[in-house]
Amino acid sequence: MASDHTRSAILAAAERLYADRGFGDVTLRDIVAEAGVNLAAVNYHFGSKDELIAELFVTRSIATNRERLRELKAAEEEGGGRAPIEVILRALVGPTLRGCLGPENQRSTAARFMIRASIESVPPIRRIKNREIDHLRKFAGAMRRSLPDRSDVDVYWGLNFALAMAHHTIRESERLTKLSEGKCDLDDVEDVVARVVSVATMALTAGRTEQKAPSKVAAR
Amino acid sequence: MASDHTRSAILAAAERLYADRGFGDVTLRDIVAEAGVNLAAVNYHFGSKDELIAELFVTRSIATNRERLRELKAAEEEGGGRAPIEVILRALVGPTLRGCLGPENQRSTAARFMIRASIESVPPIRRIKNREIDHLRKFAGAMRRSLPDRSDVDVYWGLNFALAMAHHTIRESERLTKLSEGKCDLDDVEDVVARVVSVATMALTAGRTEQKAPSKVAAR
DNA sequence: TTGCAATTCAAACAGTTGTATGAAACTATC
DNA sequence: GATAGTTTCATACAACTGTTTGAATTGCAA
Repeated sequence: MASDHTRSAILAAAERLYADRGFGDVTLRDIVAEAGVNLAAVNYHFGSKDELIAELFVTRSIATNRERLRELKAAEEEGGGRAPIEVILRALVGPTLRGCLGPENQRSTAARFMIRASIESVPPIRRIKNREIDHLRKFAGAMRRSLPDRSDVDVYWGLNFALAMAHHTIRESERLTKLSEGKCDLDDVEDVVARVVSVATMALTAGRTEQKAPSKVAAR
Repeated sequence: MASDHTRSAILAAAERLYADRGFGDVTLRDIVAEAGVNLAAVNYHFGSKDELIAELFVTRSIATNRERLRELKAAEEEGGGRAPIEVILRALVGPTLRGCLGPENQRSTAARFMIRASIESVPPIRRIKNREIDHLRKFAGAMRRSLPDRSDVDVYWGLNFALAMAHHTIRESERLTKLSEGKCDLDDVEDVVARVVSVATMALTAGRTEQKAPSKVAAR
């Protein structure tokens, strides 16, 4: 195993190049040139180009998911198995938004790579994203426990819309900045999180009795 | 010009193949084989592969945009230059959702092509989407007129969230169906439109005076 | 029919791609 | 310091890509 020098040089170079130029026009030769290693090193250490991309994405992605679950678990434990919907939603979209937006993150290689991965959708990344459903089910479960009066359908739609706002804002952050002529401050991540959580909460609680003090305990 | 037979055969074959297999692994040779024409015909009639893709996307895209503007204009004229925010939002997301979702559209080639174009993002399509900002500005303007009390920033965020919910639902419709075990009915397009419009409206009107009966008529 | 332009065609081009190979260099163990 | 295992390297491979070429064919007007 030795020093891992070549291996991590490839990972770093690949992440930087993909972040800068996208998956479409970065070749293995570009990567090994940037990393200062031999062409065959990629296949030796990773097996194939797709597995290299997959490893890059998986690394960042499990970090985000772990943080999401950590926040979710903390919230549910504090509330005795039932967390306020705002906190659940914040655990869902917060880590993702914080990982991609913000003044310092915006320029970090990892952040720009994840934005790329969210815009362009190459096969190895798509395969990984498809496995994310089980992860989302945990949030759907927590949301159901938080809003027992709400129908499953409404909960799923709320989850869908929350993810929609978070991911779309990341993906189209440049366009929103241009459209609003800089008036929408995407560097203020916590403001963005608050907006998404606020709207998603309204989507999930509108037209029902106030969750904080449920008056209808009839059918549960 | 003659019969356009070859030209339209290429367009139809390309749209079908891209819809089925995505942009990533469909070559010009696949397209001309499906269309039953010669390989050189693509470059003869379209100039390049990218221009073929661009023409496919532009055709469907201007149809949607025209319908959006038609609905917007009709709404504003009826309201004497100021339309209810719900109607504006419906004009914004309705045509897009109707074009991609629904039981019959879902399987139409055109619909599946547009879903593909929304998932994978190839350069020629991205270039066209970037020109869409001027189009969105018209909706931002209408929304500002509809909600004069609302700050520009809030309006832009509302517009952003409305598009987010519509596009994400289209893009991830399969995942939502799987996650909800079929409970979320994406074939009922009008229900989806209503949900998106409803949430976006809440996002734009929450914490303010009711729009239907504005009490502050100070300016104007 | 003749002539001319538009279209189609087979074939080749020029370049790029990810991957495989086998020898060379290195590293650590005994 | 010889040896076995790991890692690096230059190079070749094989296949695929969009595009071009120039000749053949077609269709229409004179």
